[in-house]
Amino acid sequence: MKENATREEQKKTAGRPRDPRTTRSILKAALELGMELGFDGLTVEGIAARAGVGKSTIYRRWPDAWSIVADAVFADVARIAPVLERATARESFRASMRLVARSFRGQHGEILRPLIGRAQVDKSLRLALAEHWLSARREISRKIVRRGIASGELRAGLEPDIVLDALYGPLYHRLLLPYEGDVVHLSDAYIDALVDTVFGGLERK
Amino acid sequence: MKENATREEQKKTAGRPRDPRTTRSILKAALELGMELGFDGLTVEGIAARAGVGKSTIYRRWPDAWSIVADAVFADVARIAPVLERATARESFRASMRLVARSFRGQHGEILRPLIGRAQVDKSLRLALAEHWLSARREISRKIVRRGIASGELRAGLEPDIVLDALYGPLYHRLLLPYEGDVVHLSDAYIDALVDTVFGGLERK
Amino acid sequence: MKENATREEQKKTAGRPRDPRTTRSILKAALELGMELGFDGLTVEGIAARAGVGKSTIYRRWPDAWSIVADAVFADVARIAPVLERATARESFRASMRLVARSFRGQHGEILRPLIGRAQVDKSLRLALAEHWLSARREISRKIVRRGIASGELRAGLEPDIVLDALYGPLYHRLLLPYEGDVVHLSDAYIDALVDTVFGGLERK
Amino acid sequence: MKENATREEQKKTAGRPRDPRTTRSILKAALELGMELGFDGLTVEGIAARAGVGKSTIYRRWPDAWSIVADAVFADVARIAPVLERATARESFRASMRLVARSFRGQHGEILRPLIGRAQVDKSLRLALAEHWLSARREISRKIVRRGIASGELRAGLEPDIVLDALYGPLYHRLLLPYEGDVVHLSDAYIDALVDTVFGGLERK
DNA sequence: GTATAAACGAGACGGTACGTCAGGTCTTTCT
DNA sequence: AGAAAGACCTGACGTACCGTCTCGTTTATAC
Repeated sequence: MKENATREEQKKTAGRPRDPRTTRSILKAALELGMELGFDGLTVEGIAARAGVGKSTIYRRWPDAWSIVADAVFADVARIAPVLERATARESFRASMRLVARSFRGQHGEILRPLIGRAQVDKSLRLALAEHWLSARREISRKIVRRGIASGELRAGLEPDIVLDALYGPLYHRLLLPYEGDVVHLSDAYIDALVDTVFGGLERK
Repeated sequence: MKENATREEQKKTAGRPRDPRTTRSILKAALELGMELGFDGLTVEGIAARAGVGKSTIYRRWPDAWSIVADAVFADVARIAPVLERATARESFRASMRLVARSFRGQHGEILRPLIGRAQVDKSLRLALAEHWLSARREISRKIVRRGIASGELRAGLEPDIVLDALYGPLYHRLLLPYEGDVVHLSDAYIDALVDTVFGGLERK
Repeated sequence: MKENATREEQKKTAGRPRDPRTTRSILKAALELGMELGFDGLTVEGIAARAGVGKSTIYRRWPDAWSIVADAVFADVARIAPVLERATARESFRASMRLVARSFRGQHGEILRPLIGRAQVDKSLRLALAEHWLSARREISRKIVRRGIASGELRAGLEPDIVLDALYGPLYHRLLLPYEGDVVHLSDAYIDALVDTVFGGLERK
Repeated sequence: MKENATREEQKKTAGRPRDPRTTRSILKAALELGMELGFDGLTVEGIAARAGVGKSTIYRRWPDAWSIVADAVFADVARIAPVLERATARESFRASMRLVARSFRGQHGEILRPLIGRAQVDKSLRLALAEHWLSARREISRKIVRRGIASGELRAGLEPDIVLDALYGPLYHRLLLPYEGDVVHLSDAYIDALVDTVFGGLERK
């Protein structure tokens, strides 16, 4: 991410170096406050106060409050919901999508939702999402589709990205537009039914 | 919508009635400013100034700026992207989804995106979306699926909502998370490919 | 008073006549609210609400909230603190000033203080005060001084207005600038001592 | 004054110190605007705009617009109208009262009048007036009276505060309740006549 | 060891917008 | 036509944060 300020590749320069403990306490404060007050109520001032830090210490690292949250979230994305590769495409997607659904259901989803929301009016956040959340997963997922076609499991002529849209689209749809009640309920059973439906197609054979 | 202030069912009460021209000029100003400055830059103060109206006149009708935008958008939703019913389910969805895709590509999408974004941190907006945008469409769409099953066009045992998720999910995915570049390009060709893929299924027969 | 709206000399005009009960309830509401919330917290809106009356009904009678208070206060000024005439000037002033002091100590003073205060920035109120509160009293008081000079009780060559200033000035001073603590304590004993001091002079004979 | 924000006794605290130039420009702006528009038309917003300062910069120092004016006025009270001490009590008061009268006639009076007016509904302002304007003067003036009694110039048994009320009361009376026309005309001749009257007493010897 | 340089907590600073309140005017319906 | 109700534009309120800017202090590298 461009606006990332963690600067792990920091050179040894003159002057006092940034304290990584300070950085961590800011990230922690941002997530905590977001979960407590809602992420729209997040302010740089509030984060600074909670972290016991001056405002300029934050502005030295990030340009605004949302970038902090983005950093905090993307830090362990790969760990939480990696793309799993199984014997068949079907099994690979079932397993991977279950992981994604699980993360959507939990605390991760509660943060990701406002983050994607904010991205609708924040271009740099949109780019950060594309880079850190989507691109890496797409890359691997496309390979799985292609391998499935090659092995004869999947129909020839399928466009990988459209396949992925059909599989993952519903998850985002349900995450962001919960049309019944307020709760996201992306259960494992839902994932299974979804995978079956899309793999099997809609028309009678 | 509950917070709707249009009050078309207004009874004859004492006191000066609300001027519908005033209401319209506020709605117009909100959309114009949103398109010009971006919807995150929308302020009640700015809308009031542009509409040539006092702030309290706005607060008498809506609780905040986003509710104005919501009202403005939902006013002609049914007109812009109705659910079309054709001879087959396949044709019905192809036609309906093309309309939705078209509206996403145009000005409507530019407004809907920030609106759905904001809804992630605004519960009443989320409910308004569910009620005015999703529910009505779902209702009819489910019927189309059931009819397709009854007629033998579609496989028995399909869960209508999952079918709809598989078809419409990708559209929202592409609208809200444009993973390549910044532009949404939900072309008619994309819709056709998507419909073919989902109806045909992924597996080799 | 020019801005007075009581219009007791009202001609028989066409249309519904003003209800004197309405007028009274407004005056009453104004004084009550002033005493309860402090006269700076007085608003036309609040008075209208308390009196169960529309705002325009008030504006039809008075130009602003302070004029209402002024009307209410001046209504019974002559009754509360008339200028008394006794055998000597000394006794006349002692008696009259005691009455004024008493009214200053009571509820009347609590209203008069803010009223005089407001008059410092409100010209029409200043004029109303001069006319309804001061002028009438001065007129009679000057006569008392002149009579005292004529009778030989008082020194020749005294300027009546200066005499009155020396006698009454201290009362206003104490009313408006209570330099010790917060309470006005214009006791009868104070009045007596004041009258003795001013009549007797300061210098040793 | 308690609400005073000038904080001249400022300790070395952390953080950026308040800029005294900013403070001065606010005081200046407040007085200028008051003189131009009248002190009732004074607004924090207006003062901020005129001083080229943010509103919060003002609220950080003073709780409301009147406190600014009070600070501005009390800053050089001792300089403008000090209590002068002459050979006799009579001469001391004549000289001191002439100074006060002069300040009442001039710009100082134009500000002091609304300030005392406002004090009638503003307790903290009332206290500030008592402390900064009255108390200091009273202290010294009482001594002058006592010295006059001791030297045999003045009658024994006089109560100093009543003497001061008789002398200064008329000045405030004339300042605040100009019963003839609108103008305060506390001329030197008026002061002389007043001093003569009060010192000489009213009764024929 | 003593500069020099940057990080740091604190908080002042000029701003913008918030949502509320009241002003005084106007437009309804009811009496 | 008066009255109550309430919409309307205006403008100020006092608050919260914004992102920038001094301060004095601390902690490192460089001379």
